[in-house]
Amino acid sequence: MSGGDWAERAEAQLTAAGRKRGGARRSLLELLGDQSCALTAQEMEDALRGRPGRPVSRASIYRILDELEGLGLVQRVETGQAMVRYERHSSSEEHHHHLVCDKCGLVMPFSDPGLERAIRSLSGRVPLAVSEHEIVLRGACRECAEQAPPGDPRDN
Amino acid sequence: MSGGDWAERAEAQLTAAGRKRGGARRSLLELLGDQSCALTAQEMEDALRGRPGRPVSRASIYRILDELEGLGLVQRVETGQAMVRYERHSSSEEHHHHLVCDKCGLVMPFSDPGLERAIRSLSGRVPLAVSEHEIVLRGACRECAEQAPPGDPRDN
DNA sequence: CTTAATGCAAACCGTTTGCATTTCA
DNA sequence: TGAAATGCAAACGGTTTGCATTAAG
Repeated sequence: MSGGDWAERAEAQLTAAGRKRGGARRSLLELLGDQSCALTAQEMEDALRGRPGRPVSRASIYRILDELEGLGLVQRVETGQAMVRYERHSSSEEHHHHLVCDKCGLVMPFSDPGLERAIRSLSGRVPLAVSEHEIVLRGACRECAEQAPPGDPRDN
Repeated sequence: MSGGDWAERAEAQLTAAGRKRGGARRSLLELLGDQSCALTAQEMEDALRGRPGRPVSRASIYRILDELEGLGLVQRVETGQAMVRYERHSSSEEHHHHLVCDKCGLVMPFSDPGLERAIRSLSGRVPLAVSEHEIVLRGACRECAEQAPPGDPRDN
């Protein structure tokens, strides 16, 4: 599913839910559709200010995200940083998780079939009807790892 | 490693780091040592108010947690709820992850060797020097699943 | 005595909300 | 024309910080 497809589907689902088409929302959908990984509300606001579409106020960004989350069109990503991130909800083929660099804050997507398999098998054995899962690996990204090589004190 | 052992080790490590022994901190260490899963600062404050030790102010709780996190003695747990949780950093045998009920907010620990294996193997294949990982499964706990059986609209 | 630890209250800051205005169907 | 969408600014609430006080070594 491409980002454009996602944005279209989102529009359709919103219309089906009886919502009107607002310009702010269209801009945000377009932005979200283009991303390969999660953004913060702040990053969205900044990105929309320097874009063909139109700037969107912070309040609207949060409101729209909340709405989209309720419809299952976006998902929250908790990276352990100050701000919550959001990304479009992926089809299972595109489903990914996140790598977070503790030093510079870089967030990267990754995916692994073995991990998904482990999660699926696990889901049947826990006292919870699992509807989603989130995995975050933390550490040092390539660039930061070079600057502070392993074996460093306080490496932990 | 029992909770008591952990609290002792934590005291020792703090002393080694040149810190003095404060009553608030001792109370909090004792509380954290007793827990089997992550607590919020709020929960800690409440628990300490009704305990043999002594009440501890919110500010001190946050300061102490921050200190302990820096020393690798506790770890943050992001459950996607409003507040961050903290729990003592587990030895690898006790290492666990979390199940979170979206309906009632219940947080439960779980662990799975297969999952850990998948993460370990994965760690060598991503562009990040992985130092830790966090896994959260979300869904409906037994009790909540009964009240709103599967197949419910908006189940997603 | 010197420095860390603690409590209180104020400050912070990401997020949410109230309200007046604009836009869509 | 009526409901939804939007922006602005104020309110919220978990967390952090400044500062005066207390306590450990």
